[in-house]
Amino acid sequence: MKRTRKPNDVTTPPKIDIRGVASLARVSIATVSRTINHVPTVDPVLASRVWKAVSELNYFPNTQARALVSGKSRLLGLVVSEITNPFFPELIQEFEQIAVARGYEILIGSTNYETKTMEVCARRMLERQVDGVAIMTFGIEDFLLDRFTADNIPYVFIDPAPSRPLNSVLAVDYRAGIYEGVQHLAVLGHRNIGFISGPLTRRSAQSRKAAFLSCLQSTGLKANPEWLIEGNHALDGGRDAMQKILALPTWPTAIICSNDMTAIGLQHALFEANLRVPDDFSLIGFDDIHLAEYTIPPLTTVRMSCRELATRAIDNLLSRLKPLDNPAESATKITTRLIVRQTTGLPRNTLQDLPQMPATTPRKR
Amino acid sequence: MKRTRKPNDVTTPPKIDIRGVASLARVSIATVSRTINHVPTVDPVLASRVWKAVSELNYFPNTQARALVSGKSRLLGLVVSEITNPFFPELIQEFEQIAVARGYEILIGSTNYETKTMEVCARRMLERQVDGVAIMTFGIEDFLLDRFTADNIPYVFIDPAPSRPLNSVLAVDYRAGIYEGVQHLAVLGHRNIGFISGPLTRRSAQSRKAAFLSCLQSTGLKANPEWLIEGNHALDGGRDAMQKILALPTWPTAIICSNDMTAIGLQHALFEANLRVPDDFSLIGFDDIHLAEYTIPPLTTVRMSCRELATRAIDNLLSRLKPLDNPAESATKITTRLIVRQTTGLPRNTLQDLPQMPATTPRKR
DNA sequence: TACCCCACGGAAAACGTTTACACTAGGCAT
DNA sequence: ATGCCTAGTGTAAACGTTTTCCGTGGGGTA
Repeated sequence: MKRTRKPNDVTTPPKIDIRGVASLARVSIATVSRTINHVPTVDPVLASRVWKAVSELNYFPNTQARALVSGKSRLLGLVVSEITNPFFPELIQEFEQIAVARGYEILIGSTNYETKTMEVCARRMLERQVDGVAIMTFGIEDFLLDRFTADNIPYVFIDPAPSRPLNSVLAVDYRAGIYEGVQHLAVLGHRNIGFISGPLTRRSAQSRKAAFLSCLQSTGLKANPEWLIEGNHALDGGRDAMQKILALPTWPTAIICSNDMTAIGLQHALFEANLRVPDDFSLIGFDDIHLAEYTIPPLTTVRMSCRELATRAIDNLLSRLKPLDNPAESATKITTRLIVRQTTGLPRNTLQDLPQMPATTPRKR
Repeated sequence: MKRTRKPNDVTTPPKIDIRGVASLARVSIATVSRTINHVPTVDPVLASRVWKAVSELNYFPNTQARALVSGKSRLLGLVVSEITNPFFPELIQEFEQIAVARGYEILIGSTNYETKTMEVCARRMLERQVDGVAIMTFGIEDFLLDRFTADNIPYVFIDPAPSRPLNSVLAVDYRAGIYEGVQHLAVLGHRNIGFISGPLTRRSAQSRKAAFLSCLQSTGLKANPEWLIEGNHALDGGRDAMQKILALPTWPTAIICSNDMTAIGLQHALFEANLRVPDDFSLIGFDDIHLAEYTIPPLTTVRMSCRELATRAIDNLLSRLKPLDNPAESATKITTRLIVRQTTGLPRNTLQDLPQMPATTPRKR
């Protein structure tokens, strides 16, 4: 025998493990394991002795050991672009609540839009043996996905990722919400509408932009390439984009942003330039983060439900974990819809007789 | 023999584990382990064979197994109050970057201010065998801390927690920053200053409030209990607090908030009430989240450095992990300082000749 | 009374690592 | 030539669980 369990060392307190519980309850470790895993065939007398010992010792099972032998970590990965963009914490919160309700915990990865960091995150997910991963960021490399496939770990993309199998992509209906936004502006009399996209290396940014252009067209409006600016989904990108527009010889009267942080950046730039929202510019955001209700003035925006996103992502993952259930392959899209607040109004220099602005939509999630 | 490693099953792909690498590299698993852990005594020839096999198989070690045997998870816990309050994601981001730089990963827990959730978080930290925990929220129960102690897991409180041993508390110098704020307002001519605290069940909220009162006194100003309102560190709490103040017969001319989200809530309430900042009310926040620079108008606030917080917390934890290093027990406090932007100005109905407001402080982190 | 079956508990293998210890060569000094 | 030391590798124990398989005892049936 090379190494032996150290003999009863009176100086160090005894380790609290399954063996300790077993000996205190005067049963075998197998019975302890069965009890705490709620296997129904345990004698109630022994079970109560076990529970007594568990609470007496304040015992928690070791997750590592448990995962090692069972091959299931009960951990779900969530990879997002940037944790400091308030949209993602909201998503994370929903994701966590739903995961916990389903008996899982979550491991968060934030890529900060860097490919390198993305790789580190994916690697971490792999190393920690997550049971599934939801990915809401751009630019994951194929070899990483292959490794997920090799380890039989299901993944789901939130946002289109066309090169992936269908069952691993959760489509968001960008068009519906943006169309409502364009219509809303058109009804108010806007004819010149700009769009601030996210970083165009990102597929979802491209989709939102494409959705905007398509909506514009079906509303019968013309796109002006000068008013299509690439942002970065963050405050500073929004501010910079607005400054670029203000430097242009002709301005749009309304601007749609591909996320709320960008819109808040625009609001700030307009404030700095002494221009007023919605009197000088109408603004529409995207996401409907909590903060959108509190900007000055409150932001009209397209709501995408974090809860729906999280639920669908987790259910997708979980359904693929247990092949017994029929995967059902529902191809429905995540819905989006316009929430009208106060950053949209009549276009500048217009005195047409137009319908009153509807009141602020009450927030209900 | 009860269970045997399944015989070469041609249908399932071979598991990629340390044994696979070992056999491909024609060495023992011990050599593989030593190689990937950079033990210096490995023959370079064998090592290169191992690395070749590793990259060929795209092998990642199993963290669970690794943690199980070594007893170290290389995981640091971080428990925060509420992930949707933007301050915390900023802290999380810093914490993660520093942890990664030190060779650790992080596990995030968000308590949502609920004792029950706090317990679940702590339990999770225990179960996942974190090597240390940083806690920035209120109301952790003693028995949980005892369990950390029993498992020899160091913990550190960010925020005063007087009943804990000194080396496990990172003190924040609330007074310094708030004092600057009060002075700043006093110089502008404000005599009537209100304060919106966090939930007073929280020790840190009490500290900030106590710091404010003490600063008021040393500036020679009187506190009005009607202007001391309890908020919830969130947007709606700020809005509600401001509405309470506006319902009062006499108003303060300036209000200090115990965090930025509260201040943004106040700004919103003032906007709704058609009052102007800083013309009608001066406002000061606390934390200096990224967003503070982008509010309308940009928020004057007390900066607390997330990076400093994170660095100190992690170094504290890590120093206690290796008892060889002298713990050094540095009792310095986390510094805070005022960042003057545009929500502070002369008090209402005042036409004294006072110094110009300084320009916006450029943001540098 | 004899037999069988069922319910339940315990012993022990297995999960994928790290690491203590044993062992083998080879180099060097005597 | 012999002995000793060192460098480097391999074997196997150990980590704390889950889970399989077997044994035992009790109750029901013929």
